[in-house]
Amino acid sequence: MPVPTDHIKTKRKTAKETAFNQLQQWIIDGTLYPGEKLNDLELAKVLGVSRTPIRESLQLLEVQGFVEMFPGKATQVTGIERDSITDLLPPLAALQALSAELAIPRLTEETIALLETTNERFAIAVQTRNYFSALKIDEEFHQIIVDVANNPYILSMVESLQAHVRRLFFHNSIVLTKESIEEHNKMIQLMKERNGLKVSAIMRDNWLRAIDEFHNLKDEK
Amino acid sequence: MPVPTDHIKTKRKTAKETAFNQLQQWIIDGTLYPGEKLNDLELAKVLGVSRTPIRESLQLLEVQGFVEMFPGKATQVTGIERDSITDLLPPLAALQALSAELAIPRLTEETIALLETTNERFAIAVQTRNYFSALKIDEEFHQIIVDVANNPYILSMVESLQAHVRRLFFHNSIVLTKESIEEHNKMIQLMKERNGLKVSAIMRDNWLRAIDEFHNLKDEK
DNA sequence: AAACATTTGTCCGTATGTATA
DNA sequence: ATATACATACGGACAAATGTT
Repeated sequence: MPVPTDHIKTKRKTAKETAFNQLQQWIIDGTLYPGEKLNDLELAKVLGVSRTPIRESLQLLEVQGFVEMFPGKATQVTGIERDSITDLLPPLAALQALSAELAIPRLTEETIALLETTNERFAIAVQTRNYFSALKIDEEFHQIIVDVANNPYILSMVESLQAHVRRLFFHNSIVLTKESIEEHNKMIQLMKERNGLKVSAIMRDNWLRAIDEFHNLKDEK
Repeated sequence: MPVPTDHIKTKRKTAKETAFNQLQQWIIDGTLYPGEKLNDLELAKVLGVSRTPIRESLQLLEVQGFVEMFPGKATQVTGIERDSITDLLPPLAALQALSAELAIPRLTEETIALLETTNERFAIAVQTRNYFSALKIDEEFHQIIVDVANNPYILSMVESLQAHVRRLFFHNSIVLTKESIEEHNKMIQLMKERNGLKVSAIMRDNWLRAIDEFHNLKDEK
């Protein structure tokens, strides 16, 4: 019996890619905390690679806004201000709203069905209080729409902003609520009706509401 | 008489930065043409540095969408589709419109005066058919608004998208018209009235109009 | 099919500049 | 202020992978 070889054309996994993913993950989940100073030699040892792929990864993370580099001086994880979320969500809301509009004429039956089942999974996660799971499914939901919109510029910007949202979630600056479930359903309904303007408006509100909810949460404390 | 030393705290200029700026400029102005294969050793020789800063620059340019890297295979300048502009302008319009909204409560007399003089310079450039100059002043105009909006996420995304706009201009995919002058004036007036919704709408139209104009231009040929 | 040439990815040493005593 | 220690930026060599003859 022949060894079953991988028939999927698997993209070569470089050390840089591995390092980048790991470092980004660590910054997002808080393993590397805001403001922490990053020593490339140390990181290289931990990840079992040399300093080069580490340096390259850090530079990419800088463009994404996860680290801050002071040439010749130091490299550190970017801080999280109390209201980073106030800066982060408006542009994300605007781009997601635009995506919904652009997606309208490209929607198929299959896509709408996928949105429906995804929102059902989202509902279950929220109701059973699996908030991290809910966050990821919520991302999936919005990702479907962005993918259908089929705009490479939007795609890469949203991807980066979403990563920041995940980070804020881990730092307890994001809360997910039941209201999203119903809003998602409204969006699906409006998409069926091909009502781009309204779906865009609801999409925006869906994201901006999270700002208020965070501020309410703070005030309760 | 003592040698007049530079009192401005000039940020250290790294080889990577220099290389990055030069390469980006070359891609924007067409010196490096769409689809061209990039050999880092060759570029290193031309710029008089080693491969390291070149490679790092290319990776940053990849994130910005100016080059495409195929790990282990090749690196090349991204292509320009006939309708790249159709993908590029909608997200830029959305972010600029958002910027205008966010800027409203932060506007000062000085800022508005600056917008007015900038638009006057823009008008002169357009009327004397100095189109490249007009493009740069137009950028200044919008940059003022983005700066006042004071949102780091928007700032970096707009900066990158603007660079792509410049590139399309060099490849004759962008045209500037007199209509922008009057639209800018309208925006200034609405900002004085603190009318965020309307200024946002006009800002969007101002950018999206360029898509139609490009398509009209094509049809005339 | 195999050896070659080319190009890319990685490693590590060194020099330059920065912070601290 | 000077010297010391240290982190970073860059260079050049080696290794691995690609595609070419």
